[in-house]
Amino acid sequence: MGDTQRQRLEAREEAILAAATSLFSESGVDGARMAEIARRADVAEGTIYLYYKNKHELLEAVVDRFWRELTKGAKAAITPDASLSQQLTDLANYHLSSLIDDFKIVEITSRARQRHGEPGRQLPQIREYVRVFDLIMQRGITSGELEAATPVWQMRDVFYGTLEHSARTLVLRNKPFDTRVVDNLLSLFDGYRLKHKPNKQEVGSKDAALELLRRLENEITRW
Amino acid sequence: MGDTQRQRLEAREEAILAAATSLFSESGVDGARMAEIARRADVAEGTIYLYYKNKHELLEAVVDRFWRELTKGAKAAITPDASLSQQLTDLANYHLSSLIDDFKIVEITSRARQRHGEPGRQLPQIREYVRVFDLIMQRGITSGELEAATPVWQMRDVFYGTLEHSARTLVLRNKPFDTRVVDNLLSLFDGYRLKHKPNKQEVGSKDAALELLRRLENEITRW
DNA sequence: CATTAATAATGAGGCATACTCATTGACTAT
DNA sequence: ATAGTCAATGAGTATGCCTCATTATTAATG
Repeated sequence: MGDTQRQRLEAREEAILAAATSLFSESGVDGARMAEIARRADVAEGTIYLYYKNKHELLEAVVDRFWRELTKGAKAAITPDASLSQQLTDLANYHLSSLIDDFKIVEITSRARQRHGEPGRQLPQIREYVRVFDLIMQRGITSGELEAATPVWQMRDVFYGTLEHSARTLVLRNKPFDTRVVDNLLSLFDGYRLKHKPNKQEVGSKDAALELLRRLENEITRW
Repeated sequence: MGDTQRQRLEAREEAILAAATSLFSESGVDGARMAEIARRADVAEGTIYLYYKNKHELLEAVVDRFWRELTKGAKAAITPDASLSQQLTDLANYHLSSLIDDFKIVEITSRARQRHGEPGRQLPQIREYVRVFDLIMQRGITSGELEAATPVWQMRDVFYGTLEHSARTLVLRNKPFDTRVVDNLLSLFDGYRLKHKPNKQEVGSKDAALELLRRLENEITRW
């Protein structure tokens, strides 16, 4: 039947992807031989190229799936009804432990962004993943738990940046998951809880000059 | 004289390093051909291997030098007598703009950590670089500007993690240096600050303006 | 200055490996 | 049963890192 055939193809593709994932994790991208991936997936070397154009696209597929799965897991790890800080804590815990567990894949991710000399692209699945945070923050603003003026995109960089960097620090020093990282991060978000007064920048001549320079820079760097 | 000979060797080594740096930046590690590096350094391909054991060690040398220079620059960018928040602002500005300017090298850094399947090492020069932050924080605690209980190593991850992630976000979206990133980051540190905040923005604006001017000059002279 | 020794540089060739493609095999439809 | 289509194979090719026998350059010595 056509269905069985289609399933066989998908199973093969999946086998290749799984083989690549495990080998990349073990040996890194450069250490992984296509021949070995083929062996693990129980196909001929040439067969891989029926499913993926080259090693780099295979890498992209591995990374892409990893982040897609992570997104699923993250969504499952939070409960939309819980308090804002609870949701953030859940997401942070999930994120940090995932990064530590699959550190190798995370490191490899930057590799997938670099398409041979071309400027790095954003991987769509990572964009999607990052939205989970935005969603939580958005709900926080809507529910009034957060100040409306909270700079969400900047806090997003703080959130993911800190966790990624912390994960790297922990792993490279052979240390395990550490709750204090999450605790500390969350405490930093307290500043944007409701009733917080953001330090308003006074509108002086210096700031105006700065703003002018900033705009000028925008123009120039844009060409 | 022996001295001239030694200088010639060092000049060659430097030429190779410079050629590698520029080509890695342009084409990425995989896109860079050893033959092209040799051509740019005006040496034969084999000569490279008299100075660097293989491509990976050459990459390491490039990355190593980058962070060493960055450390020098960071130390030069801060004035130990300034207030804590001023020093952090200066370091953050310097760090963020450097990451943006040399984004390619920064991305490549993770590559240098990965020695063919072996667990990633910490690069000594990055450790050194990271100490600049620790030093500032330490002085802040000593001077009483910071709470003694401040979790320095966690804040370090927040600091560098946020800036690195922000730089990536900005670059991948073709956006220029954005002061708000630094402002926001610094405001998060307020939680650990002891009551008095010594005259924050006055001096900061001047230095920030200088920094922007420097970047503008860079952009202009580059084209 | 001539000669020898030591060191540096060269680039053609070796070799590993990602990738191709002519051939073979498996499945489907009539 | 037969032809036609699509999938799989793996030996062969191309590419690019690296080696090493050879050549060039510098230093040492008398």
